[in-house]
Amino acid sequence: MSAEIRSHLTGLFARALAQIAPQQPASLITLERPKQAQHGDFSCPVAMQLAKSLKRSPREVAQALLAALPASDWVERAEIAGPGFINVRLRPAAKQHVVRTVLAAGERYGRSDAAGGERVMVEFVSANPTGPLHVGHGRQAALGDAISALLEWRGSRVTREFYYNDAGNQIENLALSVQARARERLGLASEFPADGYHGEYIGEIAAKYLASGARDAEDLDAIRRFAVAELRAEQDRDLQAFGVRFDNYYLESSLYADGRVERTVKSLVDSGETFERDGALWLKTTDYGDDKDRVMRKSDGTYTYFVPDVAYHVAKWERGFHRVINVQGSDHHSTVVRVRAGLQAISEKQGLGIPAGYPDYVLHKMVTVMKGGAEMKISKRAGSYVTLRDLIDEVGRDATRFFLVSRKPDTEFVFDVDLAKSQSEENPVYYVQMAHARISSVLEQWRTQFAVEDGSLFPTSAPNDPSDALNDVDLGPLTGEREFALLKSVGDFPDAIEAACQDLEPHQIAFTLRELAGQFHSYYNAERILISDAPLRRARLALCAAVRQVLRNGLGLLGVSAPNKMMREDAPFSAPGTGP
RNA sequence: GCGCCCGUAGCUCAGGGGAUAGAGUGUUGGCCUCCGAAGCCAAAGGUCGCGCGUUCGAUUCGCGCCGGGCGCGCCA
Repeated sequence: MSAEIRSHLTGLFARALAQIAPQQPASLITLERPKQAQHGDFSCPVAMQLAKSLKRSPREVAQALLAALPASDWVERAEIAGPGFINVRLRPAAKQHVVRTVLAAGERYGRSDAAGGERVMVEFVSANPTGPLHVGHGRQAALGDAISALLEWRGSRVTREFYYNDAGNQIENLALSVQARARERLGLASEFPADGYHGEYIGEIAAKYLASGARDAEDLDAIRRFAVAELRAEQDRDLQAFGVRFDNYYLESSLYADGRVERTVKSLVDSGETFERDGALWLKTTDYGDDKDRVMRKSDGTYTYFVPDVAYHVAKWERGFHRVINVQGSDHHSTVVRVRAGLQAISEKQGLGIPAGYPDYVLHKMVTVMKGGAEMKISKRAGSYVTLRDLIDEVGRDATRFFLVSRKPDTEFVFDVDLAKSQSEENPVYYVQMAHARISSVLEQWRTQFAVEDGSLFPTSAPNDPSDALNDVDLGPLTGEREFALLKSVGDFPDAIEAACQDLEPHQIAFTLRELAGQFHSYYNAERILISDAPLRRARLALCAAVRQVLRNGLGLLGVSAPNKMMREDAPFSAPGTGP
């Protein structure tokens, strides 16, 4: 709706521009949404940009443009303001129409097929099975899933992939750690590995291993398989509790098994971008912007971690994913150059056509968890870090997801558990959910109190969802300031999706929802919805239904539930000592 | 030292070449006979880290400082 109006207005300005300055390109024309209502619905600053080249004052240019502006059914009036802005005010009907658009589109409102079904892979979490997921993984899970949803909303076919490293020596470390605990339990001499894993879960796994039949503490292979399976299962449970699903799990070991790693090394050598020194094989990553060259194959014959990573990304490309977004912690940002360098070396030699910026990365900063005014650094289960499960248990899934996605990825995030808990009243996610519940409640009351009166006019096919019945309501009565503000926000929702998707920044959606909820609460407190004036009542209900739809769609995108009822504590004014 | 990122209200953070820089929280003061007070309204709170440049216009872009985070392994 808003996009429709925008392109219509751009067309009007383009025609005016062609008349007064034919040599100027129409691409100069931009339309802004003014922050202040008094500046109209759209604002065009082009006159100020043209002033210099036309050698006239900005206001003179604006005057000429205004005179040449064609009339339109949607435009109430256009006027010059400030230093030379042309502000456009729309007719009420143009703004009200969005309600109908939303109710007709329902859960599809905000979706588009702009991406035309392009295949995209979003790889995220990708935690090694050496311990429980930590809060950083939680941020990745919330971000990655929301980014995937954003892409889907824009018409991409998204594959969510989890890559896990089951071949490195940290797995060996895990196995040795568990073995050491197992031997302790059996009363045998044991030597705990120097950089082993110290969390309580290691002991638990050791105990489970020993209890699971006639197990041999010397069978390191069996221990490794058992431990990895246990931790993978635990991670899956955590992700399920978090509401995040993956389409595919990709094993690092498979890259060795199917020969991809060897082929990648061969390709890199063939590319001429490698050299040998000190008994090791190096990749000339400096040819691709790195500050030093990197070892690919160590003198002991094993590969450094980024070699399988390059092989993995060649595989992604060959699997048909020509757009890939990797969500990782920014502490991995040094891998970006190396992986891209390896891909370029291979692609150039073999003509694969992999673009220089492939793959995309969204790198997020650290999460610190605050509790009781101090940083929480340990958890019982994992030892040296706070787990995702800790957060979910403390503040719930909805709050955790909303919180973790509500900041720009590249800012450090302080997760204040006390605030998130004590909240219930201040937590933004509850505030948004509350707006949703309030609207549901009003719609329900409308159904029970006015079904006969309004229902006779608007037959309800789905009694539990009055939205259907409101599709044909006359929206003319929506003329209040707060109503226009809501109409604007509702109409801008698709733009918000588009922008958030473009920038790969789901926090924009969180803020959009927060703002819409705020506008609604304000409206709700100022105006009565279920009033006796039937036409106005119906129009307001339709607006509320549209707002609810947007809230529901946005929350769904973020993986947060949109309840029709919120848990309610004791009645108001029932504080201790004030009762009868 | 080098590379990437961040400095915006007391605190946690949005925004971003455009008009008077915004929310939440905290502080202060008002709102329930009535659709959910888990809410609303109002007040107060700012040299947008500092400086120079780019231009009609810089909080936004560029460069240089200052402060903070992360990375800089034949670890992953």
